[in-house]
Amino acid sequence: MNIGEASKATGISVKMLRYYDDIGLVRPASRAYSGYRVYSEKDISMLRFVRRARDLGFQVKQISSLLDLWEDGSRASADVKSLALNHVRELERRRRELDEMIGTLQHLAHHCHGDNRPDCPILSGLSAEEEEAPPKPRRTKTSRASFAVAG
Amino acid sequence: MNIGEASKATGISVKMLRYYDDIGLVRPASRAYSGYRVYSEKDISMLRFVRRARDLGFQVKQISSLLDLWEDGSRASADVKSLALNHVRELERRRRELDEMIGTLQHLAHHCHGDNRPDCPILSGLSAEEEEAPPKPRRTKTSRASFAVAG
DNA sequence: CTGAACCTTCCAGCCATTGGAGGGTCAACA
DNA sequence: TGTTGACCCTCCAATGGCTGGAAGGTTCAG
Repeated sequence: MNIGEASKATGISVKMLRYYDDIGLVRPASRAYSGYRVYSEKDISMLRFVRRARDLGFQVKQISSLLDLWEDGSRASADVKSLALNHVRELERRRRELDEMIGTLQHLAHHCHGDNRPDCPILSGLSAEEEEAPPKPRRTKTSRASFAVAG
Repeated sequence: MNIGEASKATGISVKMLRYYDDIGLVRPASRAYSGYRVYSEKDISMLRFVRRARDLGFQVKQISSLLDLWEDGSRASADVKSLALNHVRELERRRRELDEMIGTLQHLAHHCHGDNRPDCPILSGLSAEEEEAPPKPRRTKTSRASFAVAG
């Protein structure tokens, strides 16, 4: 199976398949004489596994662990379950943050007239100062746990 | 105001402030003779604005637009409102995806015994094939709209 | 004067991808 | 047999939003 067919079979782009090969996540079973990657049926299964896990928001490192568990005949299902449940908790945390964002933005937008008068409170809302940080000793390292959401 | 003080005043790390300067998002009002960045009160306001907008999941490009609107006295509040509402829709889309992920993972984990028997359905669930793509003409470009969630 | 806490620039890396250049391979068709 | 043209290869660079570190200049208290 060439990389293009593997791509169609798994829904993973050709570029991504090569990338997964590079980083060692899923390596094709062999190479043809021409240098073409040759994917086996097992590779395809693994790649489908990878795709679904990515769709579920798993990071490549986590998927790597899952693949190890999958390949390891003596794996304990408890390991897999706890990995999955940890992941559910993380997703739920993200969901809560998302909810807060949506709530704040909707609140702000709701109080914005939306006509052409320049009195939309979104901007003033965004520039408002939040609760002040507690008094710190001087010369403290500034560390803000910023979080980012992929676009 | 030096960069360190600006950092404390805004909750944005020193590194980030320099980065924002580099990319032109918020430039310090001036430089001291020594080359130190000097932030004005207005800069601080803008940076707080930026921070809140980032917390709300806005991307830097979008914040740049918002800052332009903020600085432009003749801004139309309708612009801001539509920007915000577009953003709400995007956040809601992400939340739906997140919900699906959580549901799938919970479903799978729920059917996993969690004892040490290696029959956890999470792995088989993850490797299962989804609905097949409709038959395509040969030699079609493979394009999968993959989405990723930041970790 | 010393030292350490601050500041500077530059360079490199993270993650998961995408894009493109510049070239080799393969199969069908004239 | 030669020519398409779709496929494949590697390598290099960029994305966004940072973070870390090296190598060095500045400021200020003791």
